[in-house]
Amino acid sequence: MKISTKTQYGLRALIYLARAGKKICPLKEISKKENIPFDYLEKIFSKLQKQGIVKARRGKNGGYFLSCSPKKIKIKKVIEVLEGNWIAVKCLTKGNFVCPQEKKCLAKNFWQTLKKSIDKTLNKITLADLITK
Amino acid sequence: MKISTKTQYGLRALIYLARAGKKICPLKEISKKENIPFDYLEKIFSKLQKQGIVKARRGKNGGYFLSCSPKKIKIKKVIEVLEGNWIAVKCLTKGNFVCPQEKKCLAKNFWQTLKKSIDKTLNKITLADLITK
DNA sequence: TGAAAAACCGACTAAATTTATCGGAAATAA
DNA sequence: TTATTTCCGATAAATTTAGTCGGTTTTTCA
Repeated sequence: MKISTKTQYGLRALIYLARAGKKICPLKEISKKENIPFDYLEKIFSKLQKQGIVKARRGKNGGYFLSCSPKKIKIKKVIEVLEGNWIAVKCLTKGNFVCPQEKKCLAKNFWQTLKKSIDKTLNKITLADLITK
Repeated sequence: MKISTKTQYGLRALIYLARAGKKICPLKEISKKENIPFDYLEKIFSKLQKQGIVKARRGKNGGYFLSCSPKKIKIKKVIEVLEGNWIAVKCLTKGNFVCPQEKKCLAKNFWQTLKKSIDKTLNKITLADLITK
């Protein structure tokens, strides 16, 4: 149960954007300031954009900016987008995976409980919360 | 943030043991019933034993059994043992890793909060809880 | 006492995933 | 029309996870 480097990079970059306010930030700047490999950051932002968390403006003086107020961006969504299948246990996520136990699986119940608990925590936290503390 | 197969296997095996009560179970049996590769299960139990969660008896009619009552076995410990560095974010765990931000890192604060929240949940749950629901 | 069954151990391989890089195309402001 | 930037797909490198194998030691029981 690790948080991937990708997610850590992504969150830091979003915090950076949030603190920049309405200013458009090119990746070059974020990469430099946050010490994140530029090419990798591009990929991360590609995902963030597709999922509607950030928007881009191309060309000179272009860059990225948050698609809406930090107050409206839940950390849960950020993690889901970057981390992929969140709190992933095969029996909870894999579409076609058939657990031999299935019906009587006590472990599955537990993972569900844990997932709910974590989701509850994450649903309460927004990007705005992170930058005001 | 995935739960590794190893942890999933391990938890299922422990639940199996807990349900078996005081009976000693050979891995061959657990492997068969829970559909877990025998050789891999051996490795998992090696860890569980070293961390004091299970005990073994060698030789014919030998096998593994819980080191104490399921009520006393916290799931938090099980996950920590099997999953390795739990809720791992480099800046929280890597001994010699130096985060460029360090002092002003807002992301780090968040990961700490999240970790605390999850730990709180896990600390409340024991093996016994899993098998009585 | 000897055979069978089990844990124990370390080295190794295979597979999967994550992280990172690269080369170029399209868009846009100045 | 040039510099800067996002955008895109392919691929390579690194790391981690999962699984396998061969053999040793211990113990029970017939």
